[in-house]
Amino acid sequence: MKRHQVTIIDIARKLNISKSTVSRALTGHPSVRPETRQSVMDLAESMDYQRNMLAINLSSSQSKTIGIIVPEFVTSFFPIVIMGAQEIAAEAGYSVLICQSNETYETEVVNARVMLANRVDGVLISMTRETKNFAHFEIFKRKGIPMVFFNRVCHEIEAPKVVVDDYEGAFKATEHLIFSGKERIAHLAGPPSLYISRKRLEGYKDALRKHKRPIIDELIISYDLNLENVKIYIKYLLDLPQPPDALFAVNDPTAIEALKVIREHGLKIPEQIAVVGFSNDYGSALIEPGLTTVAQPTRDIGRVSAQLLLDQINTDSSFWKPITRVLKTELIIRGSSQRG
Amino acid sequence: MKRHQVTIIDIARKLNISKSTVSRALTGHPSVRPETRQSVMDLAESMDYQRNMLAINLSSSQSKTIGIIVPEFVTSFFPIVIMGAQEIAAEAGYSVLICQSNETYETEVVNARVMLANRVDGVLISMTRETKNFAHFEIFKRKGIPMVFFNRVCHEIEAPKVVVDDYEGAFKATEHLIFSGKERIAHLAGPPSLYISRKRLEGYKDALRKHKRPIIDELIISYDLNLENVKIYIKYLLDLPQPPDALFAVNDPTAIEALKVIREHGLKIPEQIAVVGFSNDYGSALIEPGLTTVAQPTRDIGRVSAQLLLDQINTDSSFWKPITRVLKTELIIRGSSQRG
DNA sequence: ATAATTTCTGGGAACGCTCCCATGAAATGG
DNA sequence: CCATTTCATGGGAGCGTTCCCAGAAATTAT
Repeated sequence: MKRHQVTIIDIARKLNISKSTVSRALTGHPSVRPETRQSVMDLAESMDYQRNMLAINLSSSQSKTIGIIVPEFVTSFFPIVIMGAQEIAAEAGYSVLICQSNETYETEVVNARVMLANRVDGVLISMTRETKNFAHFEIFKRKGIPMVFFNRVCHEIEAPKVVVDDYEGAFKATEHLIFSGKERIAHLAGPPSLYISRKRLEGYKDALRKHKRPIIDELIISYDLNLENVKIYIKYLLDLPQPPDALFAVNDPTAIEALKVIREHGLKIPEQIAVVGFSNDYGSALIEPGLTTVAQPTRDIGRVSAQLLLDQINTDSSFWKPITRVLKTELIIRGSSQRG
Repeated sequence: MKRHQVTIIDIARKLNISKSTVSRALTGHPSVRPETRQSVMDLAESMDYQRNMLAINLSSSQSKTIGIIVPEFVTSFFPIVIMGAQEIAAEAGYSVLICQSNETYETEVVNARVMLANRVDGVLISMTRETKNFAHFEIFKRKGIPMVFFNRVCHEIEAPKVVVDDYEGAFKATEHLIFSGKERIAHLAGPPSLYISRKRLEGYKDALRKHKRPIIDELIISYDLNLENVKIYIKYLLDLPQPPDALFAVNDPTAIEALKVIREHGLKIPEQIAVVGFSNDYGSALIEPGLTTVAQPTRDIGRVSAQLLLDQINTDSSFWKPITRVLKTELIIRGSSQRG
């Protein structure tokens, strides 16, 4: 077959006009005679012409692509966020370049370089758990490439952020357990290095304080989100002289794992111990009993982040504002905390 | 800030050498003096130089990108496939451009144009349910861009395909129900337009035949995969004069929905009616009782497809072979079909 | 009719890189 | 000591666009 790609020059030659005119006709520039435009369009169509984004990108030195760096793909959370972002990006004619950092700092640095090399017009970032150094993100700033952080945000860098109201969500969840008559509410928290862990912990504590409940340190466990270990923590909690009668877990996978372990221990849920999670993952509705959880508008996180990013891309950098958008959560009550 | 991107010319000027030499030094060309290379590398590093893929792509007229067109993102299936593909692609230095067709033919056609415009080096495709016309795929063929179909494959086009053994999976699932002593096994099938639906139906029928069971037409329902309707079909089945004592559903979402509806009807699972799904979605292990299902090596589908595509990319098109890779399934037995 | 404006088109630089070809210097051989 | 080969480098075309700047042609104003 012919390997030659058809270009605007081919069209120009056949029509005996200049490539400039062809370019103008194709891009919809006003100053081109309607008949000329039509003949160009027709010929392009019949020649199977496809504009070469590679050339356009180079010429315009922008890629019409936004990059997304996420830590993982194993839970449904990030794919859904990406979906949301992709929707908005696609509407605006942008492609999406996705990189996973696999929760490791080194990969994240490499990913950042990939983004740079591909001249993305902006980046959406959710950091790894272990990222403590932000030089790889500062480069974006230096090069004038807008960033938006979401979910796992970076407070050391001035950039828009999109988060859900972790504090309020945790507060509502804990309050719900208090209202259900629970007295000893344990909290299986995430690592303190994660902002969301701290916020959820704070919401948990404040809810207890508001309702004049003691904050019992032995009922608060901070762990590294490695699900393997949940079993150990739950066993520890249940074996306490005064075991908890409720558990608020930092996220749904943790809560679901806890649910299973508790079931194995033969305790009645929610009577003997109620469980509440956070994020309303797919699966939380399926498990028996259904998991009470704090739903976050996952898809919206992606949509809002992408929109914020596009806004920055289309604005002079001197007008950029590091606003933080806090999305509301919703408490979804199921069988793990309330007999229906 | 300075908006100017650092280029090889900047480096060349500072070092008083030509851009050719800089280019060679940076790309690891052998014929460049070690000291020269080192000084180039050092300066590049200190100047925050990033190679411009846009220019490289144009110059080499290949994008080092593979495209993936998938119908949807709502189940975890495609994200996982994409993950697998991305892994392999990344290893080989390729980026991934993802498009969703939202199960609509028109969007799929647009997606194909996007791929073409972005000069992807190859495409991974899983078609929409409604794709009947394949002209948009033929273009890839004409342009010499390799394709690999996966999951929802296209038999009208000669290209490598990656599928799981739907027939065998369905066969094993049905046989398992027969071995469990079930006599009237219903099948909630997918639309006949989908190859996988037909294959699974075939496996189901052949298993019945092998074990000399009658194929009862009223127990076979083909539906459009719109979960809303599952309730109706289940009710129909349960209200039959001779209701089924087992159900083999075309996929897990269907089976899970069925499970819920059956539970509402107050029937005992698996004693009164056993349920088996297909695909081992996330969630199938969580639901109570656990769903017996045919697991497909989802991530491997992505990995194998991507590998096949890369093989084609690196091979002269005259050597391309339209091989079909059939990946094995595994029956996972849980509580929905067997008292454990 | 001539001047001033508007409309349309062509030419060519620029985007940043790769890669072929040429060239001069150093190294090798007879 | 000169011819030949090797090595390191420079020069420049090419990738396919866009977009600015000139002109030519057509239109309007004077």
